[in-house]
Amino acid sequence: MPQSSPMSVSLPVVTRFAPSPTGYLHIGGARTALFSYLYAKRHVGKYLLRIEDTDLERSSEDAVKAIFEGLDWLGLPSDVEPVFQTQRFDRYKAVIEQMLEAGTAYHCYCSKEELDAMRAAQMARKEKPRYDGRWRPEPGKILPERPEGVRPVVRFRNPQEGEVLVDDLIKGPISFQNTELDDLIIARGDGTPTYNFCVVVDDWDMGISHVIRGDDHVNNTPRQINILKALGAEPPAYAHVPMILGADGVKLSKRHGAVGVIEYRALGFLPEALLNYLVRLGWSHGDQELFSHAEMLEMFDITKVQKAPARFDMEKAIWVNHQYLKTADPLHVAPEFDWHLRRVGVDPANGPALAAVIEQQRERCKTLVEMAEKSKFFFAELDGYNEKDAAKHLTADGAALLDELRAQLEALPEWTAPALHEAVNGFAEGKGLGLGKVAQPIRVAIAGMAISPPIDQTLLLLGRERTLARLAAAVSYVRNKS
RNA sequence: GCUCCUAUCGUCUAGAGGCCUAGGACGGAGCCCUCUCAAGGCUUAAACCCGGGUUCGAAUCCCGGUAGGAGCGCCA
Repeated sequence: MPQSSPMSVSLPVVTRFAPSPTGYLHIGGARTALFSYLYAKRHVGKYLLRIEDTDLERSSEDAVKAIFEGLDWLGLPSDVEPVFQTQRFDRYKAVIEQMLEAGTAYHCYCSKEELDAMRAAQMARKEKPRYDGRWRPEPGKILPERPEGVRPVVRFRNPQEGEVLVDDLIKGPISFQNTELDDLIIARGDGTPTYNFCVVVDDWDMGISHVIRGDDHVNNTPRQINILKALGAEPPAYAHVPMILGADGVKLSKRHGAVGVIEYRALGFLPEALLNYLVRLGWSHGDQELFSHAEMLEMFDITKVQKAPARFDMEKAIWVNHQYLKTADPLHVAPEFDWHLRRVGVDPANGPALAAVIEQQRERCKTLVEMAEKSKFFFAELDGYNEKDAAKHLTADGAALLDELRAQLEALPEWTAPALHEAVNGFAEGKGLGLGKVAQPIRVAIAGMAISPPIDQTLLLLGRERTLARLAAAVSYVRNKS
């Protein structure tokens, strides 16, 4: 039995998503967060959030906000208050003191220049650049003389023998020789702790059972395990998820277009759809493409995540979005649609009920941007006709038809779907014309373009007043033209 | 350079030695349906990186190439 049954996991499962606030929430980060969330929920555990803001230079309040905004939009909130590393400096300091006392860490007085020179020399010799341990205390070893006025860094005393075995949930067993690892800095000259150290202390303190993170961290893992062991802590399980590449197979970056999660909102995605695309990127459950939230929770299995990086395919993401648009409750979609209508400068209150519009448009719109664009005419006056469509359908003949039809519609006792259907179809039949010959001029007249939901539905949604006015306007448009 | 990781249609993937004549999905092509745009239905092209083993049998296991990626900071 794999780890599929929640019951088979004995320890309480606690996962975390730990972004550093140096920018927006990246699409790759979002997927990592999703995997962490699903894994925790799946095993009746907790999913926590930690903000890794120890780099005061690069971290910003805005970035923290942007990350929360992205997570919020996706619906992946933390189970408890997020932890900020900057608020834990006292704790880190205490642990460092403790390690110094225990001899698992030591002071190093090398200057940055000295270190740079060391690295350069090693590179020149085609060696892996690493600290040579010149300040590492050993029994009987005589340390260099302490230079004046240098504030020492603290280094972790990494074991020099043996190997570290990481049994990665995704990648499988990976082993590292301790001889490959050097004594990394855990506290800077100014006393502030560094990343690898903070992660270790936090994961330990937060009781993290499963570290799910980007696979750019695999090489950090043995170091972190060694520190954990030096602290007497039990290392968690690890799952390193491969990154997401752009369509060209190169690491996703700004030049690929949207990389920030929140940009997908602007692109017209539903958060559930983006989540669905993301969960299927690098993971699968047989041939299934669409997963409800409940299904994700039930079926997601971290051990079945692909080992190789995956490319982000916008076409497929849009297809998934369309599937959601087509099947979601229109009332649920309405608020997002409202947001998009406002974005294109339209007042959503000045027209038919949003849910009704959604219901009619969703089959032909893959994104909410498209839907807003194609639905503008329901909420705002036309700002002209599509040139090609007008040339084709708003002809003298067309105008004559529209004029006549307008009179008939005006006389309709009730503005309902069956009545409208009957009116338009009957009109076309009476003229001995195919429905298209009549419907297309109407479309251009009332929607400004030759694209709209079924003509009776369009008329219904647009309403009597607007329909009659636009029909009349189209007729005079044609007559004035000639 | 060193360490670590990876490799199935264009893309996301199924595949745990015989069920593979390699399946599904997106995208592509074609046909049908049709008041527009779509949606839908049907059909179709398209892949196991290369080379050695192991085995009666390998996309699946092993080794070696090759190609890609990640890491090697007083960044995270």
